[in-house]
Amino acid sequence: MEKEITIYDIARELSISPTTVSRGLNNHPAVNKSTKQKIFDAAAQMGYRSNAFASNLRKKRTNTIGVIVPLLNSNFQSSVMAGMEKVANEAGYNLIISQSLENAQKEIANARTMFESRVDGLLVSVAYDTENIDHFEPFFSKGIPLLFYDRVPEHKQCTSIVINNIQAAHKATTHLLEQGCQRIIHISGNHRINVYKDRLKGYKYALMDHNIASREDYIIETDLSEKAGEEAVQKILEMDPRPDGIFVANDNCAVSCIKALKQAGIAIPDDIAVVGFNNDPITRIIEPNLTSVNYPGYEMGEVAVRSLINYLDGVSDVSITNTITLNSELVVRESSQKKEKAKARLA
Amino acid sequence: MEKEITIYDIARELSISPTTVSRGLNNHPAVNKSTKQKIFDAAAQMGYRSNAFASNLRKKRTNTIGVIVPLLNSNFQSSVMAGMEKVANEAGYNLIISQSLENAQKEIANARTMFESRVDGLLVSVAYDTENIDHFEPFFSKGIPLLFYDRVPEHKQCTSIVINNIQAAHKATTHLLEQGCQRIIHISGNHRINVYKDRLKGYKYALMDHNIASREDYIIETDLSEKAGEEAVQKILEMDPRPDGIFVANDNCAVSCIKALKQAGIAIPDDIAVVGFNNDPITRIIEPNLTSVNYPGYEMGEVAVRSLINYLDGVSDVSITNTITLNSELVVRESSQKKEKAKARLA
DNA sequence: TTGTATGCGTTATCAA
DNA sequence: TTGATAACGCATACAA
Repeated sequence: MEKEITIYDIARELSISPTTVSRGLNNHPAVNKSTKQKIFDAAAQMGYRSNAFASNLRKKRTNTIGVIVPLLNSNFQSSVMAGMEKVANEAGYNLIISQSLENAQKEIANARTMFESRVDGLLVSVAYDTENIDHFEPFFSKGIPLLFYDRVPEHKQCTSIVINNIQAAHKATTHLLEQGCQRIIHISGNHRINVYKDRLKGYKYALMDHNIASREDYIIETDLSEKAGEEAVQKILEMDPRPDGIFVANDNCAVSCIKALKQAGIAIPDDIAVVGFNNDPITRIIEPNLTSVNYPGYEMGEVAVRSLINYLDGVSDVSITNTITLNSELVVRESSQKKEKAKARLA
Repeated sequence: MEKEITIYDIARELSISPTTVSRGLNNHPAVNKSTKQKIFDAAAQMGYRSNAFASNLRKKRTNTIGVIVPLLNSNFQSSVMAGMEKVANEAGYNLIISQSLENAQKEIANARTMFESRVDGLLVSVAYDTENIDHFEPFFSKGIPLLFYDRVPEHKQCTSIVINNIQAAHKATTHLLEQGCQRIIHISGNHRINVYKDRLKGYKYALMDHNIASREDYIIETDLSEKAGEEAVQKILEMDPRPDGIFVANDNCAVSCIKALKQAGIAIPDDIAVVGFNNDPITRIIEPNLTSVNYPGYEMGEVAVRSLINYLDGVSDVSITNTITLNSELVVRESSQKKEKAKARLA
């Protein structure tokens, strides 16, 4: 391990003060052009690299953004990360990423680590079983900006970036109704989580708006896994009269439903129409292609980091306590478009 | 922004020296049990948090691992990230992640950032158009461990974690041959990249081992995108005699091929059998389900970080200059299993 | 078992 | 436009 070059070495080399070297390297306006040039040249020639720790220690700023995500390996979350990384990188911020693995205890530990790492700001999508957000209290009390996205806590007033899940689910359900569906199942995720709670609401509101009473046995709460899809289909097939539409709260589970339904000899969409949520690439692979709500993950990541950085730079005047809602739209594909005769039969 | 508590504050509070506080917090053995307890209690009560920068500045170590990845939002890479994060987190390391976006220039910039961030070690999967690895020279000369995974450079002797792509491709091609295929196309990625180069080799070797001459027009070099799959299929359908097997270097493109083939009325696998690479979840969604080489991304991520940390801790004696090869196996599904009569017809 | 003194590399403050 | 000095918070060599 050879010796690291410091601004003192450069200063000595050029017979100027370390202060001037520091200023020169940081492009301070009050430094003579030619001096600045000499400094840059010497730095490059001597193989200098700035020491971020010394700088951070002094400036009390890390240029680092923390991210706590439930699971990295999902299409949605990895798209979000990609968007976040792009903006952060362009703005000169580092991204420290950790996963809670859908476990509140891990999330608490991660939050502590992020706090100790002194991130300038934190982006969080909460774990499946996170009950409260006390573990983020240190961030609030220290005034470190904290921004939730996608899975956001309900009870606290905190900045969050979301889509309008109620509206999106309302559209999805309405679409099924317009296709002639009369007995629509909703396969939902954990109702404690805002996104699934809201999707359920949107489903109910849509039924209500069409003067259809929602039935408890038509609402199936699951973990949205593949297995859950198969099990839900079993239940559905035993119902009499048989449901004619399913709105599933994510694509993975919706695809699993379609596979199970096809195996049981059910025609999709004519016997049962299916709509998913997320617009993952698999929607275009399953047959029939899955109608789904487009969820702009990449864009959400971009917006999240941009908002945070704007706040850190003091650019955004708006209070940090608010909600940013991204647009989402229903992408209609074959899995939900009943043929006219099917519609007629149902009518 | 209230004042941060430091070890000096704790020391003053307890009327002991900062040195003892520092030792106590770090669980130094030579500190009185009760003193230690007092220190911990005071720290907790006063809301102390250690300052990693001051500590790093002193220790010249960051407990941070850098990762440069081509694109975050692919099934394979996000699985790798998930595995990396898990191990790093458990070992108390932070992960700084950046994407090259398949662009050598970005990769160079990222490498510089990682270097300036003084990561303890770096994990890299190189970009599509990375021609050389001069930009990692600073790491080599400073003795910072650098470990390549998946996409590894060829010309330099450097530590890398890979699967045996030649062997895997050999198995895949042999499987097609055993199904009775006689005219097997290989849709490949950029030949400059080790993984695609090796898969091509494995394909050629397998043909050779069955005394079949490989034909240049049967090897289609693409970017493995969906579009590339469609275009390749157009070419294939114009060939006379028509090929009866396709080995594609990734699943995404393989799925796109299957879709295009089906649209053209080709029966899979009986007219043309298809094998992919990666064993992405989509292999189980496309119909027929896609035969593919299982590529253990999560495991690769775990192994990569574990190796790096072992080296950093001085646990592993083995030279850092070597190669770790993970196992991979062929997962046979419907897309390649010709029915007996199809096999017979071909025989 | 505890304490004193010092340095890690940078930047803010004040002065020139 | 430049410089001297101190401070950021911690960990360690050395001393007690």
